[in-house]
Order: sequence, then structure tokens, then C-alpha cells
Amino acid sequence: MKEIPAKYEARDIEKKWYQYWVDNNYFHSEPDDREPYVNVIPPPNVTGVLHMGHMLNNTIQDVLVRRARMLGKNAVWVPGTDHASIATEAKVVAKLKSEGIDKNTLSREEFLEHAWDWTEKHGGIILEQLKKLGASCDWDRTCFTMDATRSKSVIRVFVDLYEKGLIYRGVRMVNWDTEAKTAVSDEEVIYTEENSKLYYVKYKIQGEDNYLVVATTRPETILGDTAVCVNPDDPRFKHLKGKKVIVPMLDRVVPVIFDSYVDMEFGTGCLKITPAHDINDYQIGIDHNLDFIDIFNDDGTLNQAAELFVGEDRFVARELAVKKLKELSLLEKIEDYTNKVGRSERTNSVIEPKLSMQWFLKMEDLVKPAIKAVEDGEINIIPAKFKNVYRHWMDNVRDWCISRQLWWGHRIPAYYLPNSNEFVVAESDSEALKKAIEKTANANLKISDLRQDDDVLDTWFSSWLWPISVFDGILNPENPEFKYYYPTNDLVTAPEILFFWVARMIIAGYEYAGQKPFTNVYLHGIVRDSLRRKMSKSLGNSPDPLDLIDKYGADGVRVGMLLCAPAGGDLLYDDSLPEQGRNFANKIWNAFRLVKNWKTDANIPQPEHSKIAVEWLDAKISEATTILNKQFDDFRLSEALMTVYKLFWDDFSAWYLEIIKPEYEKPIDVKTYNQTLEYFKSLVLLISPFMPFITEELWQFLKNENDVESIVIAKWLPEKKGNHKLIDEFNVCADVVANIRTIRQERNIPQKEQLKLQIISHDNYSKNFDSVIQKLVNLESISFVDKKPEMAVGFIVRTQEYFILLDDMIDKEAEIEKLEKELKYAEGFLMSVNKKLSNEKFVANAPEKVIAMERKKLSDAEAKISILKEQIEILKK
RNA sequence: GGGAGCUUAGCUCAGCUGGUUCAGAGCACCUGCCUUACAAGCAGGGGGUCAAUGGUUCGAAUCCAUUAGUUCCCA
Repeated sequence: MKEIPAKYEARDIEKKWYQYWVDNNYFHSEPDDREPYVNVIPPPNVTGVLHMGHMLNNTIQDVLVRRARMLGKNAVWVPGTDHASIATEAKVVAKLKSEGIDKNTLSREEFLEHAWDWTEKHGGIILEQLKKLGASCDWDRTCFTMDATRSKSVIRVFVDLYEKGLIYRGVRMVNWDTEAKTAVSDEEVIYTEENSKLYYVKYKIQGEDNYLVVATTRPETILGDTAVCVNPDDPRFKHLKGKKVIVPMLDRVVPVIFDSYVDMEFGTGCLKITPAHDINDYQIGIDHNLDFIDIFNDDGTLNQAAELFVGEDRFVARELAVKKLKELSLLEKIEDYTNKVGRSERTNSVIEPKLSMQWFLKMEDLVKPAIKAVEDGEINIIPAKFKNVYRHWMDNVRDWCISRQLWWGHRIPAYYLPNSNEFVVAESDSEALKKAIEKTANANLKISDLRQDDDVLDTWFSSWLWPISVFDGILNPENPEFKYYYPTNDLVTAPEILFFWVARMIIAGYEYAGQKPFTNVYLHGIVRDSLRRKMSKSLGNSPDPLDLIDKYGADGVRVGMLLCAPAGGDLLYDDSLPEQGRNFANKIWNAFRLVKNWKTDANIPQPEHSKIAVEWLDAKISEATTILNKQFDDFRLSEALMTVYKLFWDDFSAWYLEIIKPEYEKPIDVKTYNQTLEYFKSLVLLISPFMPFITEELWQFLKNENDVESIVIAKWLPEKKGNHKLIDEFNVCADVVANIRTIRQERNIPQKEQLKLQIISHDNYSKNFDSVIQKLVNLESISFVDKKPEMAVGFIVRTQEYFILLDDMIDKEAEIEKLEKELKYAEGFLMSVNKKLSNEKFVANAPEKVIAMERKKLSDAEAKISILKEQIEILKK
């Protein structure tokens, strides 16, 4: 047999097995009579490349899917990508610009051709990267939110909702992204505190020599002012009733109005009202019947209505306005000020509240079943604390602005009649024409007479259908795949998109499939750096995931991501994490090297120590399997990983292998050897969902003729009752071993030198592990005595006394000191137990079990104290 | 401004319905080892007034209240 390298080299092995899995179609699923296990991937953007968040998200999904597959379920993980309207359009526009092409010179069709080109070239990159991570997706089922089936589904849903009266068109104050030149939804605006200035501006009162001072952060919007507002309860401004003021710079006369909305404490107590450019002012404008003056173009420059600074950008206009106000002596002062500024999640430009015609979806009734589902526990959100957040949003939900002023996306299927604002909504051109003819009673209408709405739908308006549409459940709700796979099982995503996506999928699930889209929502944390900063390109604090895989292996990185990823908690990434994962892979590798190189001899009998170790490890694996299953069921994945980590490293490698290890270059008995290979296989199975590559490599060595050809399709370990008594006895044994090792270390006694152990037993002593102790610490003999031997150093485990005989003089004083310290501790403990037991109320109220436990503590402590006292006595002689 | 959560070892976190020997893990740290699978390793070890205060209880890290700090969500 050829030499197995001492260091595990992940790279070649990982590449080899992924290809093997794909070639053998292990990840592909077809409906059958098994129980399905279904996850849909949160579709990454076609613009995206793999980042640390994806690594975490997809590692978790893969672990769940792989285990489900091993449990014998018909597991399918549906991959796909999302067209990401705003981000993709921005990328394509930028790319065209770099080639000297201005988007505005292209027709819609020409632009879309470029966008499709771009998508075809870049859209699949991220999915290819997921393969490096080991993702066991059913690649035959890969979907895209803009492919034919998904697009048709979106349009059908739009038409349906419109026909149900839930979609309407209206002028609203929307969040306008001046860079992307589109409205974005409330959820796509990020508010952060920013340093700005508060400008105190004088507004002259008409017909008087007096003025009011208004504080504003946006002096350029003065040009759109149509009122000044004060609180009706504010005594400072009672005299202004019926008065008018003159808007600075423009000399426009506007009324002073009274509204309790104004905060008397803030600024000067006077508020300028710009109904077209502030959401609160908008409401006041409606209530008080004010004029609406829209002073901005779509790109954030000032238009003719502003009268001044026309064509200038809003931020340039601000500077110009300040300058002008100073010239006119209308600027009283400027203060530094921090306020919350909303920026577009996509372009980071400051959001401009803007009145515009948009399409909205009424949410009020749609959310009802979705609220109930989570409330009733039909859908579990993990961790549960996010239930509150979910409910709060759902209870306060507002109508969803679903139109975007872009070309890349699903074009809104509304067709305007000639020279009219009236429209028909239909799934196709021909359908639209039919409806238009009906509506107008004009049989001569041609499709070219109709004008389709220019806007596209919000990207989330397609991804909210994802769990349904990937199985064609919108267009063909009776199709067998949809009936088999829907509802899905676990949705794994980040809390950030609880509203964007998760809540809306639940809504769509009930509306379009009549049932929940998934049973569990597992929300994992955000990957941050060790300083708790979010990983971002601009900070440059994010490692390249592919570099990490290259350096530590996909298995190592997966382990690293999971080790510190409790549900909902943030993951503070550090290179030491994948390093720990890599080290674990290396540990597994070396354990395998050890076992693989043993020679067997059919003639030697199984040694006593191996026999008991075999029994013990069996109990230990059974116990761990039970714990592991529970942890999986509770989505405690980092704890589950730790369970197998310790099972392999501590129990199997550090204890079991050391016990059964034959002497150097001596063979091992066949019984132990075969049993060890079986255990190795069991362990590899349990580790496999976490580390699919190295476990596959080892499976290929370990499997026998009765086993399946790949660990991907192997069966998970069945649960078995573990022998707790044996495990407990081993724990005592381990304690004894550790004590003796300490004695060796303290006295520099080499392992080769044999020791004699004497025991005074005060209780039922089990000899089960004597042979193990004897081997691990190299004892010449174990014998039982009644009295503490001379020239010995002792220790106590539970209620048994142990002594190691020493030839040298022992340091009596040090021994006494050690024992007295222990005695003091034991006496203190005894006192506290006594205090409890002598408390009548405790004895009267505590459950019997607890009291019995306290009594046991008492008698154990008493026994220990008397042992200690006796030993001290002897030493002092 | 409104709401929710969090605060346990140097770090990241467990600790379930209050009750096993005075709170556990991983990493980090300290000591000794290049012992023939593994130094990406082995053996051993130290480390915590459970944020603070008060209350309920025979008994509180766990339940309640207040305070402080902190994070997130919404406006």
C-alpha cells in the first residue's frame, strides 16, 4: 500500500468528489413515495459574487439537506438566481457607459439585449462558486426569476391581484432614488445618523416689519414652500392667526397655518411646509389644502417650478441657496446638527421623497393569514425572538409600492388606451387588445394603438413567489411536482430580509397555494469581522471565500463558519475559525492513517482493555447520536457540530484509539480491528453533513460490499439506547488516569517506568476499566488494600482512595497541605448541605428527589471527610 | 420618539420547566513534552460576585421590578 501523506490535502480530493457526485446525479430528485425534504435557495443576485454571508447561508442549507438525504428522505435543494432590477440595470448602464454608450440613446429592446448578455455572462458565476463549497443543489432544477416560467407566473399573479382589486395606481409620496431614477420601497431605504447643518432662515411677515425664524436642514426646498406652520397651543405665535409670510428668495406669499403636528420644542417652533418633498409635510398639505410645488427633476436637479437654480443638482442648490440667503440677510445662523438621513440600499444616494404615480398592492387583507400562521406556530421562526419583529411589521404593514422606473425586470402588464389614462391589464398583448376592444367598443383597435406601461415590477414581487414558482405552482397548480414538493421545509436566510422576502413569501404562499410556503424559517446571523463591523467591500475587511476554500479546504471553511454561528447570533469571523476546521480535517485524516496502517493477526485474542473500550465507544456513539439528532431538530447546528467534533477528537482519538492501539509494529487482533473500522464508518457518517469531502474520501476506503457506493446516499446512524452505567464507569476511569498522569508529570516519572496502584475501596468498586487504566498509565499492578501504604501519593475519585507507590521519599508536608486544602473544601461543602437539610422549610417543600440528592451529597461528603482526615493522620505520624 | 432583544471566563457562546458536588463548551492563555497517527499534535493547568440594586421563594444565572450599558427594528 502506498504511503498516505501525513497532512491532509483538501484541494484535489474536493474537486474529485464534487465531480463524482454530479456525474452520479446524487443531488437530483424526482417525486416518489418517500417523504420529501425540500429547501429553496434564497436566490443570490445575478450581479453577486460569493461573499461570506453566502458561505454561511449555504453551508447551513447544505448541512440540513445532506442530513435529510441520509435520513432517507427524498431531499431536494432548488438553486437559482434573482434578476435584481436595480443592481443589474445599474451594472449594465455603467458597463455601457464605459464603452461610450449612453442608455438614453438605446431603445428598450436594445438595452434589454445588453442586459441579457450581461446576465448570461455573469449570472451563473455565483452558482459555480457554490459548487466549490460543496453545495448539494439539484442543478437540473436551476431557476432564474426572469426565465419563462417564473416571468409568466409573475405576470399572472399581477393580473390576478389586479382583478381582485388589490392592485391600484396612485400618486403617492415615494422614496425616490435619484441615481437609479426609480422609486424604491420603504424597506429599501436605510436610515443612518449623519452630520448636517440646521439653517435658521427668516421669513418676513406680510405687511409687517417683523419676521419668523424657521429652522431647516434643507434650505433648497424653500423654493417649494407653500406654508409655514406653528403649533396652535404655542403662545409665542398666537398673534399670527390669519397672517401670511413671504417665502425667502422668491417673494411668494404663503399662509401661516396651525397644526399640532409641530413640535414646540424643536428648532424655533416654526416649521416650513414643502408638501411635495417631505412625507410629513405632504400630509399637512392635504389636511390644509395647500399647493404642491414639485421643484425636482427625476435626477435630483431643480426644475422650472423652482424658479431659481434651475438645472442645478439639489446639493449644489443647497449651497447656492445658503449663499443667496446670506446676501439677502435672511440667514440668522447655522448650527451643526445630526439627523437621520435615508439612503438607497442599492445606490447609497440620498433618498428624495417625491410625489409620483406608482403601482401599489393593498396589504391589509393579504397579511391576515400570514400573521396567523406564525402566531399559531404553523410556521416556526428560529430563533423565536424574531416572531415579535415579524408581528410588529405585519401589524403595521403599509401598501407595497411595486413599480420601479426601470427596464430590466418584469414589465407591468398594463396597456393604456389611445390618448387616455385608462388602461387594461392582461397577461399578453393579444389578451390586452381583446380587453381594450371590449372596453372601448372600438373593434378597429390594433395592438400598436395600445401603450404598455413603461415600468417594471419590484424584484421582490417575483421572489415572493419563489417557493411556488420553482415548481411551476402558479401556472400549473395541479402538476405532480408542485403537489409533491410544496410546501417546502426549511427556509434559511438572514434576519435583514424578514420583511423584504420572508413575510411576503408567507403572504404569497397562502394567497396562491392556499398553504404555508415552508415550515421553519431559520434566521442566521450576519458575518462580521472581529471588531463587529459588517463585512463590506468598501471597508476591505472581507476575505475572498474562494481564497479561504483554497487555503483551508471547503470542509475546513464549512466547519469554521458553523463553529460560531448560533441561530440569530452574529458570526465574528476570524481566520482562526477555518483554521480550526482544517485542523479537524487533519485530525480525522491522521486517525485514519493510524488505523489503516495496522496489521491484523487472526491468532491473537482480543485484549481485555480493547474489549471494554469497544463496548464503551458503542455506548458513547449511541449517546452522541441521540444528542445530535435533538440538536439538529432544534436547529442548534453549531452545537451539533461540536458534538461530533468532541466525539471524534476526544472520545475516539484521544481515548479509544489510545486504548486499543497495539504496541509499535505489532499487529492488532481482528475483532477489535473490524469493530474499529465499523466505528470509524459511523463517525464519518455523522460528520458527513458538515464535512462532505473528507468523509467521502474515507468512506471510499471504509465501505464494504454491503455499503452504498457514496456517503452522500448512505444511511444516517439509527438511534440506539446507550449504556449509561458504562459511560459513567469510564468517566471514573478517565479521572483516575488523569490523576496518575499528573503524578507522573509532577515527579518527572517517564511513561516507560511502570507504577503500582493500590486502592482502598469504600464502595462497590467496578473493575471493568482496570485493564484500561493499567494500559494507559503503564501500571505494573493494581491491588486492593485496607490501609494507606507507606511511601505513596494518593488521590480520591468519588469515594474510592487510590495510591501510587513511590520509591523516593515523598514530600510529606506538601501532601499534607494538599489534603488539608481538600479537607477544608469538603467541610465547607458539608456545611452548606447541612444547612439546607436542617432547614425545615426546605425539607417540607422541596421535591423528594431533590432531598434525596442532598442526603446523598451529605453522606458522600462525610465519607470523603473521614478519608481525608485519616490520610492526614497517617502522614503526620 | 415607540417597540423588541441582549449583558455569564480574555473572546465567541451554551445553560431548557427555578433544585445533581459551590456555573459549562470551543478558542485563547499558562506549564511540560518533537512519546513511532497527527506540533495543523500530546498531556496537564489556571481563569467567572452570572451587568447593578431590590423583590418573590426553603432555594435564583434562571421568575418579577428598577437602573445602567448595548444591539436591532419601526417612525
